[in-house]
Amino acid sequence: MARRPTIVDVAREAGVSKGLVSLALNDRPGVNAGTRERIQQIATDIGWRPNPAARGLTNRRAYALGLVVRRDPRIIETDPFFAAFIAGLETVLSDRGQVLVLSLVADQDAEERAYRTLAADARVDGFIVTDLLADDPRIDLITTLGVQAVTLGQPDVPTSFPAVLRDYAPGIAELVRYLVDLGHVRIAHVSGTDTMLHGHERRQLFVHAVRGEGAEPLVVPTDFSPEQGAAATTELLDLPAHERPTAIVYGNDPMAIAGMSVAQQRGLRIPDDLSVTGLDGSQIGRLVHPALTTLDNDPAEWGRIVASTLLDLVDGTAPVDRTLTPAGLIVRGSTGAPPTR
Amino acid sequence: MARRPTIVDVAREAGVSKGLVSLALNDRPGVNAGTRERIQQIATDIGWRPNPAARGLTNRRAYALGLVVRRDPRIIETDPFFAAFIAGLETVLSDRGQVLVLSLVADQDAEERAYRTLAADARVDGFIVTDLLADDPRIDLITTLGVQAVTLGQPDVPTSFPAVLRDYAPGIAELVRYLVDLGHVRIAHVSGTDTMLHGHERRQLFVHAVRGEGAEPLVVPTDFSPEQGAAATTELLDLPAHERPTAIVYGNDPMAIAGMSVAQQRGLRIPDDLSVTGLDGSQIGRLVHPALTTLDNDPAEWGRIVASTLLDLVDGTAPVDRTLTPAGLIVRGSTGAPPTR
DNA sequence: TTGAAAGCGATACCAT
DNA sequence: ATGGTATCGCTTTCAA
Repeated sequence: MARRPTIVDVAREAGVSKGLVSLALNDRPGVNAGTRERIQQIATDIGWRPNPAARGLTNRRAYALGLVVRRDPRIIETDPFFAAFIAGLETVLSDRGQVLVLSLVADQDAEERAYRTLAADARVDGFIVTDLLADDPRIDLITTLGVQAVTLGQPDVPTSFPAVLRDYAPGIAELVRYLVDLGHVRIAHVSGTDTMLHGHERRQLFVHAVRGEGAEPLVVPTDFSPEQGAAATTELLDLPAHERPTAIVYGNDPMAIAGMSVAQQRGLRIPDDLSVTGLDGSQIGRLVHPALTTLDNDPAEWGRIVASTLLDLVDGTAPVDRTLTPAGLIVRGSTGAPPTR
Repeated sequence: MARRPTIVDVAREAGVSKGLVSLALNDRPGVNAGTRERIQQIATDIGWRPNPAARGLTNRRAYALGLVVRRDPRIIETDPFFAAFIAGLETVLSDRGQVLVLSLVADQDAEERAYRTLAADARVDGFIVTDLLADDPRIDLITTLGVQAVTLGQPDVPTSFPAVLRDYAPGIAELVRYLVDLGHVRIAHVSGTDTMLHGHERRQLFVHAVRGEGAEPLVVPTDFSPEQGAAATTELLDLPAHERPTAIVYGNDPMAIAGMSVAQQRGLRIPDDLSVTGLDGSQIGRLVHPALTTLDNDPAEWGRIVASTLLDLVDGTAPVDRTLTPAGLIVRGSTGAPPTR
């Protein structure tokens, strides 16, 4: 295995000092245009690539971004968001010579340790912060650690980090209007808890939209796990007939699928006896029967925007929030007119 | 933000040279026991941690493992294996001061590039190779790149890398026997293609087990995607009644769920009209209705064993294959006696 | 057993 | 515009 060419190999070939090679290769001023071109040519010819470890040692840069995800190990697989999100990150990262360091942890202790060691060991230049909580301690923590970050959604604490945002208001309004137009009056929402920011926001949007249509909102909070989604469904279906919702809007698709399953086990036909929707378009939603009405979502787009935002920030650009195309309604088989009684 | 203590800080405190500190901190011979202890004590006191970049520069070690996953971006999210698998990797990695570099790529070109650059840039010390193919080019590629690897399953090409293995024979035999005992005679398998090693193996085990029970195997190959799982189901259900299977064993759980959905859309009740099983126990399998009979699986266990195997190898231990507890049957609601006609 | 110094591959500063 | 050299944090000789 031939030794990889280093900057001194390039310098020797070009007959210049390695300092100059560094300047030329990094497109820094102070190099004669001809010399620069010659050096760059030689570098590509002999297949030189910068060594991130060496570079990082002087630069204090890791050329890597960190993603720490905390999930209950039992339910970790049911989140349909991350795979495509990471694939989206990847496209941008690889283009820019960076890598993704992923840490999947089970509890808050391990989570904090992960953030601390990744930063302290200079393994990442910035963090991608997903699943924001109310009063999220990670914003402060990361600030203390002296690395950059980008958040998915807007934190409710002061932050100097940019956020990538998406407006769910029109999508949720459209979804609710669609249900009301079908004839639904009692519409329930199986939401996340108020400690989870995006769950909180969606819940508020839901209540507002339902009220706006003159219908009756009903909310059952959960932790977003399919198990609690199932339990919430049981609770709703156990209500006396005149309070029982005819449509249930679930905070995410896995909960919707679990909820459908509960309803079907009780002998309810979907959508004839009960309409069901998700709020976060996923592929599995297309596989179940009936296929799930939901809002669209493009995790890969999230990934691309998040990665470029954070990399720009790490490269010294001033932080700027970015906004994705708003969510839109996808009608599939799980929704229909309420039963006429 | 206080500067992190370096090895010279430890040396100064201890009143020794930094070379000696390095020896002491790495548990190398040639240091007086008392001195060593004193140095180590001081190191922990002032919170010293080795800087992986600096260390790697001399060592040619990245203190990181690489996982490159190639998936069609559209179906990437449906694989229930990876999240828990990665969580399993993580527990071992963090214990040993290592990190996981994850690359999710869409096509074979990007895949090869990922392997090459991660190795060439010294970003990882070894690769975790999943989803083995027949004649898998990655074994040779990684060997050429001069880094280590561990495979999930046994490659069909010569390899010097250790493998982590799991015996599916007893589980598949148990599953088939269970179906036969219920009264099924025509049992179909929606399998992976022969280019995918674990699909190939399971298919062979299935055919062998069904024949062994005196029943009739029927196999439809797919690419393991839910889409093709659905198509295969249609194909099977379109067969004339006397050829049509009464039970379908799917190569993985997402295909089984898609298949159930197809059957249910055709008005078939599961398990009364058709029994359905997966082969790779997942959590989503518990959420659908009816819940999916399948073989158990512990992706986190895979992760832990794989990580420790590869780290040992990187640390210089001779490669040894490891074997997991064999698969066992999990009976849930999607299987029952065949319809009496 | 310990210290001193060289080197890993790059960047950055100070001369010229 | 270019060369020389110190430096990043750590490991690894080689002497003493």
